[in-house]
Amino acid sequence: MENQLIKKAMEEIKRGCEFAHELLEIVHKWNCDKWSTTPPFAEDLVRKILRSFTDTLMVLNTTKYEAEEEISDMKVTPKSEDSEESCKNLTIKNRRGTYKRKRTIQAWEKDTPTPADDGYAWRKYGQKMILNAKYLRNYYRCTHKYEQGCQAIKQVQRIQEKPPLYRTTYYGHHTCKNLLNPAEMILEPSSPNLGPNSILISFSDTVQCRKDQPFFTSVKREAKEEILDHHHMALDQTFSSNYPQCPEVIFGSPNRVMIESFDLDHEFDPFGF
DNA sequence: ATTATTTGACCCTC
DNA sequence: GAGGGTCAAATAAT
Repeated sequence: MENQLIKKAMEEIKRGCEFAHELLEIVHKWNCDKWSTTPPFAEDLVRKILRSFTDTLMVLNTTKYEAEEEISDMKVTPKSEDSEESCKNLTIKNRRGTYKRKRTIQAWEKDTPTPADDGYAWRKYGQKMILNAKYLRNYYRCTHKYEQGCQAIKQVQRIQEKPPLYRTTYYGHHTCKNLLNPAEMILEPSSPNLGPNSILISFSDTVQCRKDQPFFTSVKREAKEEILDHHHMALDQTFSSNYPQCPEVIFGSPNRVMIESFDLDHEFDPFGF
């Protein structure tokens, strides 16, 4: 029921998003005109509006996903009518070591010769010797977990001595705004909200990513490789000729871009439109 | 003084 | 009960 409302709201915002895109194009053309009387900040303002739309879409999509998850949880473990039992459930939920997230949020791995510096601020909160592993596994959470409620965590584990190789596993994506390295582009771990063929890229507020810039071309290429890797496919000539147009940006803000890959999955519909 | 890391204990899932 | 993820007090670094 609530989901229907969220879906409706998302549809409306998407329409607004389309109008804002049209407006942006018009304002951009005006700005290019040397006799333009358009205030220079108008284009920036439209971009800000677009960003608000996309951010709202992300929030709504997350809410929708969580609502769906709650419903499926209720189906698996029906809540007891007994009030004492419900109380017990609450305390268990607040106790440490609740692993629900781990099972529901998709993981995203990356192997690097050094422990990955991905531009985000991480706080180490534990380490553990893992069975059959040569090296310790290190646990990190986002530094802004408590101030901004950012739920991103990662695990880093050395998997090879020579040459040194570290495997970083990300869980959840960053909702915080603080990047350590403003020039860095982050290919965020795939979120269940985005689907397996999509990738969310975050930049700092000082970086703008525009379709007509070479930087954007490399962003697209890297995103494409990540997605292909996810599907264990090679980035070969055949593939490129079959899918010359993709991946494609389906919506974005200057510093938060979502790229949807080629039609590998016909059912794929990241926002349920 | 404040912030980050270490580390043993705690707790959950299987 | 084993294995793995998280907490939080103690400790180290800034």
